[in-house]
Amino acid sequence: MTDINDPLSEPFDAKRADGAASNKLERRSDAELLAYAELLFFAYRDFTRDPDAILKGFGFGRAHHRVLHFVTRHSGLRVADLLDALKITKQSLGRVLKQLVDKGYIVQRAGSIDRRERLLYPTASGRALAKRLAAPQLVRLAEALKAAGPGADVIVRRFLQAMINAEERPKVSSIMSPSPAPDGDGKAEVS
Amino acid sequence: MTDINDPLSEPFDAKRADGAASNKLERRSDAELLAYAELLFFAYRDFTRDPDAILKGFGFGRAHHRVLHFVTRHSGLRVADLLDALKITKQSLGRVLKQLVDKGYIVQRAGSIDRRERLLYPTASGRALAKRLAAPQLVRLAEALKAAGPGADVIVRRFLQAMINAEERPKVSSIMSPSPAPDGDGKAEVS
DNA sequence: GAATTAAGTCAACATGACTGACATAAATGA
DNA sequence: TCATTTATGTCAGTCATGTTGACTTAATTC
Repeated sequence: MTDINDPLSEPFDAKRADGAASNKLERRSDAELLAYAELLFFAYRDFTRDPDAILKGFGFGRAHHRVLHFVTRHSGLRVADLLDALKITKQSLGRVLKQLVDKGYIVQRAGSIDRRERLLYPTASGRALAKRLAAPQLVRLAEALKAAGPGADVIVRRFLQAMINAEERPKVSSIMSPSPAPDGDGKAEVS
Repeated sequence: MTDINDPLSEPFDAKRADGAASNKLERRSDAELLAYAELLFFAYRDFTRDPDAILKGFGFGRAHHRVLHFVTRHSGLRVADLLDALKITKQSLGRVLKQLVDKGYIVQRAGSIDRRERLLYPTASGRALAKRLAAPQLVRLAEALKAAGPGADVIVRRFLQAMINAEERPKVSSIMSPSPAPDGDGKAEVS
């Protein structure tokens, strides 16, 4: 297991390092900040383009990718968890989830403790598709982290975490470890 | 003028700093990289939520925000520039642009050199709306950069730039300076 | 046993993408 | 000058994905 969680458990203490001396460092002009907004837009625009192109060949869209990603990475999660992560309605999720189930990429099993819950698992082909969709994104991320220079991994991680709504961060941190696996070890394979 | 472009003109030379010694640093596991993909999704999800809520009150959507942002920040840009930045079709843009023009947030003027071109400018109310939409995003960005720690500005900038498709980066760098202003100083006000 | 909860479904609708075809005006080039 | 290309706009239809609101079923909890 990698030390993937270290940066999470050691957030930079802005308050402490933020003496009256470093005022100029934190007062950023609107123009400068707008540049980051624009960069983020472009980055996200291109980040989604490769998988989008692949998805078209399967008759799927970006929504399917998102669902398949979370189900694969957090195998065994509940429908409610998915809804909370995606921040969409049950009906929106229902449509794409049904298609993924019908086409054999995802299976549902009743929870063993609470049998009302439908835990979601990827099938072998679901896992394969998720991998294929993620591949260009992983290359892009690896190259971008490298291009960003030494220390980028920690800083980019803290930056992105801080961009998330404060009340969501605890959830993200916990969902962040691969497969919380309420039912297995994260390699659960079904059907 | 700030030194906003310094990080752009001094990209980190990954090749040079990338001796055989630092092999372990660049070989990132898929699981670790997937964490960044997920963080980016959450960050973008929340980044757009505040303006989306404001837009609803105006009968606009996220597409309107994007158009208004680029027209305000790069006042005087051509329709073709906008299409290239947004990577959407003329028809998609036409719809939202028409609404923004009809409601008095954007005006169009024929180019002085090439009169086929329609250069786009924000009106006073367009500028005001753009500012209001950007406000929560600027706060979020400022806080995230601060939370990311010292050096975050440069590293995050390089990271996001490298996330953009290579062939798009030159365009972004040039559009990156506030208002390329083919017609003015970037503060052009019309009608 | 009643109330709550997790999930699914039906129906209608809005937004913002898309394709394809065509129109207009201005610039460009032979 | 005339034909072609370019920049923009528009009509028409479709699709993907989000929304609201109402309702059902099954299982859990009080």
